[in-house]
This record gives sequence, C-alpha cells and structure tokens, in this order.
Amino acid sequence: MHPVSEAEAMAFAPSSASLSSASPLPFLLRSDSIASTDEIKQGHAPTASLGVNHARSLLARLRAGNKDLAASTSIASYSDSLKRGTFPDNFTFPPLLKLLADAHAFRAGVALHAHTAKMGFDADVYVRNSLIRLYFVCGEIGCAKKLFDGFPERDLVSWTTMISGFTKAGHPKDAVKVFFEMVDENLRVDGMTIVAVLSACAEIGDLELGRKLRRCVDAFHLDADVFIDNALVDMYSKCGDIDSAREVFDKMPLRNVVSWNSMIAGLANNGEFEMALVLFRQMQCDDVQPDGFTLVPVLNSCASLGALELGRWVHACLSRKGIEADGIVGNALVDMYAKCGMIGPAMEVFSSMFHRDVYTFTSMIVGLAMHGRGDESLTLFDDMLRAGVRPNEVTFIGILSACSHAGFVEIGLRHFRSITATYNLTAKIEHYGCVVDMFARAGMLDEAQEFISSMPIEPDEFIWGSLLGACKNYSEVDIGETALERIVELDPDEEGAYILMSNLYASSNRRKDGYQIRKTMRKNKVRKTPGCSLIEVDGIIHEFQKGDKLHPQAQQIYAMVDEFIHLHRTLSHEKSCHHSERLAIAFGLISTKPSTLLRIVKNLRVCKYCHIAIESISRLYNREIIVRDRYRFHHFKNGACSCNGFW
DNA sequence: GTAGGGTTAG
Repeated sequence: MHPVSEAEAMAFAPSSASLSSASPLPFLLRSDSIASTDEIKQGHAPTASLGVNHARSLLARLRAGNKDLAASTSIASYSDSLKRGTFPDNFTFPPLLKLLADAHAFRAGVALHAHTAKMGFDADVYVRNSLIRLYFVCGEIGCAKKLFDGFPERDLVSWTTMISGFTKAGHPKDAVKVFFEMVDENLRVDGMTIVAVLSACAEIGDLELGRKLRRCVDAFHLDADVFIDNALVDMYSKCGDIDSAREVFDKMPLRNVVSWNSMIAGLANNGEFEMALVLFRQMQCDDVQPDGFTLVPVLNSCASLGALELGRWVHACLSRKGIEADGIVGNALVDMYAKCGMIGPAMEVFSSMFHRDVYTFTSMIVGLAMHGRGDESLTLFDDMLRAGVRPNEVTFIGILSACSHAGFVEIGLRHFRSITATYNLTAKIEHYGCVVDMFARAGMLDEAQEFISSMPIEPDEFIWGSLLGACKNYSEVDIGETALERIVELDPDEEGAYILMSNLYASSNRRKDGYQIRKTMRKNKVRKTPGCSLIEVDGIIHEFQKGDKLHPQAQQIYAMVDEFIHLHRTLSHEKSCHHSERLAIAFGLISTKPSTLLRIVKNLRVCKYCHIAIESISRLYNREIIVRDRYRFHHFKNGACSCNGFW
C-alpha cells in the first residue's frame, strides 16, 4: 500500500478559488464529518464535502481493486481539472457516478452528489438517475427513494432504475409495486423495464406475473432480444417451471454465455442434474466458453451425482482459465469433493482458499460428519469460530450429526442449546431430529421419547423414524409400535417405517406380527421408492435399479453378482440379492483396472445384508469402495467400513 | 457525447 500524500487526500477538495464563482459556499476540508444520509432522505442535497481522513481511507480502499482503481483515477483527474479551473458540465457526472457506484464508494458518492448540487446539475435527469443507482448500490435505499420521489422530471430510466434497484437490494416486492405504479400512470415500458420486472418476479417466485410479462413480450415482439430471453429463462427456472424455461431457451435465435449459464443453473436448481451436465457438454460443442457462473452449477450437479471425474475436469478447467478457486467457486469445489467422498482433496482446496465464509466451513464440517469423522468435524467448527465466522443453521446440522455419529451426547446437547442461546438462530425440525437421532443411536430411548414430547414443534415422520430405527437396533417393540403409529398418521406411504417395524418384530421373535405388517403394506399399496445406484466409469455415469437388466453388459454384471454370493456364502448364508448397489459394484469391478477405487451413489440407505456383503467384497477383491447413501458415506476398505456399523 | 438490463454455493 502506498502512503497517501496530502495532495492526494486533497483531491476531493477543489480549491475554493475555482469554485467561488460557481457557488456561494466554498468547498473546504472543513472537518472529518461527512454529510449525513438524513440530509438526503429529507430531500436535501448533502452540504459537507469529504474530510481529510475519509479521503485518505477512501483512496487507500480505492487502490485495492480494478473497479476501485478506475474510480479513483477518474475522480483524481476530475479534481485535477477543477483545480486547473475547468468546470464540469452535466455530461461530467454520470460516468463518474457510475464508476463510484461500481466501486461501492459511498462516501465519495455523497461528496460528488454535493458537487452536483453546488454546481446546479443535480436536477439533470441523467445525473439524478445516476445518483439513484449509486444510492441503491450502496444500500441507501431511503436516499434513492427520496431522490426519485422528489423528482418531477423522472423518466423511463428513473423508473427502471428503481425497479432493478429494489430487486438487487433484496426488496423484489417493492420493485413490483413500483412497476404497477408505473403501469397505473400509463407510462411507456420498454424491454429493459421488462427485464427488471422479470428479475423481481424470479426473486419472488411469482409465476403468474411472470407469465403475464411473457405475453407482454410476445405482444410487443420483444422475444428476439437475448437479454429478455435470458431473463425469461431465469424467471421460469426460479419459479420452478423448468419446462417453460427450456422452451424459451430452445427457441432463442441467439444465445450468449449468460443464456447457457441461466439454463444450466436452472436445471441444477430444479434437481435435473444429469440434464444440466448434458447441456454443459452441448455448450462446449457450441464452442461457448464457460466461466465461473457456468462451473458452479456444474460442480453442484457433479456433487449430487457423485460425478468425480467430471468434477476433477472442471477443477482443471478452472485452473486453465485462470478462474480462482476461491469464494463461491472454491466453495462449490470443496462441496463437490466432499460429496464425492474425496475428503482429502476437499481439504486441500479448503486450505488453499483465502476467503473462507460460513459456506466453506459448513461444506467441510458436513462432509467430515458424513464420513464419520465426527471429532475432526468438531475441531473444524472451533477453527471456524476462531476465524470469526458465524455458524448458520446448516452448520449446526453438520455439528449435531457429527456428535450423533461419534456418540457425543453431552457435547451435542450443548451445541443444540447454543443454536438459540448463543447464536440467536432458529432451531428447526431438522435440528430436533438430529438430537432425537443422537439419543436414539446411543440407546437412550427414554431420553429420546422425553425429548420428543418436550419439543415446541410438532414432531414429523423423520423424528419418529429416527426413534423407530433405534428401536429396531435395540429391539424395543413397545416404543417402536408407538413410533410406527405416529408415522402412519403423518405419512401412510412411508414404506421404510413398515419394513423397519416388520424387521423389529422378526428380531423379537414376533414373526406373525411382521407378516401382518407386510400384509397391511400390500393392502394399502404402499409405494416403494425403487433403489437406484450410480457409478461413474470413464466420465460416464451408469445408473442401476434393483434387479434391472437394461445395461448392455447385464449378463457379465449378473455373473459377477453371482460370484459375490458364491464367495460370500463361505462366510454366511445369503439368498441371491440384486440390490442396485451390488449391480453398480459388479459393473465397477469388471470395467475398471484392479485396485481402482469404486464410488457408488445410492438414493436409499444401504441394507444391512448389502453392507456386510460390501465389507467382504472390499477384502476379497482388494478394492476400496465408497458408497454414499441417503444419509452418509460408507468407506469400505479391507473388510471394514468407516461407519462402524452406525448408519 | 452522459443514466437503467440477465447468471453463482450449504
């Protein structure tokens, strides 16, 4: 950092001589006080100029980045010309104000606002609109609103600036209100206004208004505009109407990188991860260069699908393009590696990052907890607090599940209490669920029941499910029956609960009751979510459903599965099982080199028998196998699993 | 000759 010279600090103070003829009040470095925003909110232009210390800190801050440099250079040359006696005109201010807005240089903005007022240009419509945007960007919504309200000559641009300003400031409902005021006044609306309102609709999720705007776009034949089409794609995606988004996207005569980004992000955010990746490949075929905005939803999709190879490719692509693996992109990378079972690489990216926020830490904390590394997860939480990063609700999901997994009941309870007591966050049903799970897994079934009855929130089927699961493990038929009753009341289609209960009966020598449960399931036509496992081989994701023979290599796969049973039978007696994870593992074994690590992603929990079988497979075939199920990772190696039987 | 537009994580 260069020292700031007095001359530079004076840059904001035009000499009184050069201004005396234009203004009765000379601009001087009067004090360190700056005009308060109250002045502006009350409808007055700021009167005080910038003080020495403020100018100094501003200049230091302006040196920090490119936008800031651009702003500081321009301001410097502006004040130089003032000192030379050249006077600004109405064309001088808009570009300067824009630079200051982009650099979020609020104090300098106020100072310049004062200049415009002193020189009589603050009623110029261009100057006024620039000031409105500046105040919005700096978070001074009250000032922006005052400038707009007290401005008789406001034009289309003023209105559009208000609409987009409110949306970007996180007040999309106010944006829509402004739009309707505009409509009520029968004012002209153009494409840019529509884009701004569509963006507000997207934030609110107001599909109805979005559709009306679409009709407006069609009526005025504005739909060949790439900005409008992009805004439509984004609006439809964020409102959950992904088909309409795709329809607009497919019909676009011209697409830019933002069009692809919006569509890929829309697919990923609507859970269409495979399609997001397909579109990403298509984008490359179209020779559109991806940027950070593209790669974040692509990484999220990789994370959800366990597509590590593509994820790694994206990582390499980032480095190649010189996109820094920091901030949001870094967070997405950490999350991708953690969700693909690669805690080591996740930690490497984590350590290399400069800006670690609550998302960075949370991804890592949740990742470690899901891998059964509860103590490391808790250590990282302490690191996070020491780094001055405040946890959020999701962080506590990770912390509580880490405690649950590691059997730290006391520590877990202390963290649970701190959610509200220390951090003033809301403990949600998921947090209560973690605590129930914590008691239940530790075999403290009475405490779990007591905790459930003391909850201020109505327990849901997941809470009762945790309890039932523990009843199964500890053969507690009575409590299990109560839990099942509650679950059936809340979600009669919950197949897992019936199966747990029937297994609980079976393990308690009450097979008859078990059959009864299965009969009820058939009678009630309880749907079964089909088990589905994914495995990525050579960058291609292969999907298997329980017992399906759709894969081109089905014959070899089933032969391999039979081999498992044959080998496995020497250890225990098992009937033939074609659960999806076995098919995926069999395919992995026959299509990769010996000792290649296999990674499976499954939509449901791994059953007890498959868990035992995979332990043996890892030893017999000398393979590390990482299975991500609905809840956590199972890292199988040499006949043992990282979950230690906790799942 | 100046001002206003779209996309990103747990």
